[in-house]
Amino acid sequence: MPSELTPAELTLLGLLVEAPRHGYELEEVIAARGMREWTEIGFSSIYYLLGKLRDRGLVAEVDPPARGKARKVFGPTEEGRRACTRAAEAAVAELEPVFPRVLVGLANQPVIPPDRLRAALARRAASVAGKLAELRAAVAAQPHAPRFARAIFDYSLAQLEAEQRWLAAYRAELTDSPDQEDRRP
Amino acid sequence: MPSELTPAELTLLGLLVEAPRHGYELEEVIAARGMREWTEIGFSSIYYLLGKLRDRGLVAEVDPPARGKARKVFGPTEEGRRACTRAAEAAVAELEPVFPRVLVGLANQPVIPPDRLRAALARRAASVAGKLAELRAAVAAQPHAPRFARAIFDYSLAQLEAEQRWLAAYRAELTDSPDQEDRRP
DNA sequence: GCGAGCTATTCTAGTACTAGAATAGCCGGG
DNA sequence: CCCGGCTATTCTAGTACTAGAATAGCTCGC
Repeated sequence: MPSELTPAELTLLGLLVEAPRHGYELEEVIAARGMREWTEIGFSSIYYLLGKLRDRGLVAEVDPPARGKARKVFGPTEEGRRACTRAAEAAVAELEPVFPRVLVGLANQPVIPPDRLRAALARRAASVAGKLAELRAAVAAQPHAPRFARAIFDYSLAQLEAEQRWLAAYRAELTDSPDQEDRRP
Repeated sequence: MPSELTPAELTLLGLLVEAPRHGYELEEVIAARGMREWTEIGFSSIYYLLGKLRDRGLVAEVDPPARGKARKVFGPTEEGRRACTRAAEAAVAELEPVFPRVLVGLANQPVIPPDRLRAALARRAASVAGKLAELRAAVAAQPHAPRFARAIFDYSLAQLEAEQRWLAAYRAELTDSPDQEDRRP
């Protein structure tokens, strides 16, 4: 038995532990809570993932009312609940490497003409500022959100603010000594 | 023509723009430079990716010496160079969403018993401290690395430091008022 | 002059999704 | 009563890799 859950599987399983739901409803919850900000679950994946979770015995159809019925409601099994707790704990405890595209771009800086590089960094800075404003507005709009939900926003904010500071410092560095040639080692 | 390059494709293409190389050599360079810290390219993917880049006309075999020869050296085409610059620029300029597993874990905090959650956060804090020490040692070991290479480390350091601060704050919060029940909305 | 153990590439089979089309039940208005 | 437009699920075909085995040249010592 492949005991590890993928992030997508854990997300859905967690939602089903919260309350039994059918596929379409999961889609609505994911959209309504803005979970697309931090998970990658396409609409068509939901049924696929549900099928996998069911095949592994982690969720089961809740009282199948009649055959040919329209909706199938799934709830977690006991094994599913345990797997959810275990996986959530592991997801918090384990620092996994992350591979942001920008690092690949930075590794290829030498092929970008200096003025284009500065322009690209400026565009990124604008995106970061925009995203940050959006996130802060979302936090302000929900002043009584539970602590655990707040933690998700705080984490994202902290990362974005760090990126903003890094960007400011690096852009300043490039502007202060723009001629210094960058060469591959 | 699918003009976008995946991060993996851009990584290899960039290495070939730097100098023509064959597959095995790419593997060695990736390993030697510690690029596995920020890219996900398995050994067996290299030939697969090289094939895709060749089929798209972005790289070409450099003077195929004789048939049946052992190694195939690839270099970028003109089109490949342009694509590399364009893709690197886009990778720097565009802020892409990132989906760290820890956020999925945080979203599922309510299913984790409070003491286990605190322990999990402590384990994460230890991993972060370890990674940070490792990264700082790597920076110190290369005091004359080119600025663009330094930028990659600085970015990673900034993100990790932000995570460390967030963790410290959140752990303190949980310790200060541990009883406050967390409920799903 | 041959075979051990590298170097280097190819092949097969799989994973974890994803996009989008197809299908089918359901429900209210005309 | 039937049809348009939701709700809800399933299916087909793809993408972007990945793991690991198979294969084959290369070369150095004995």
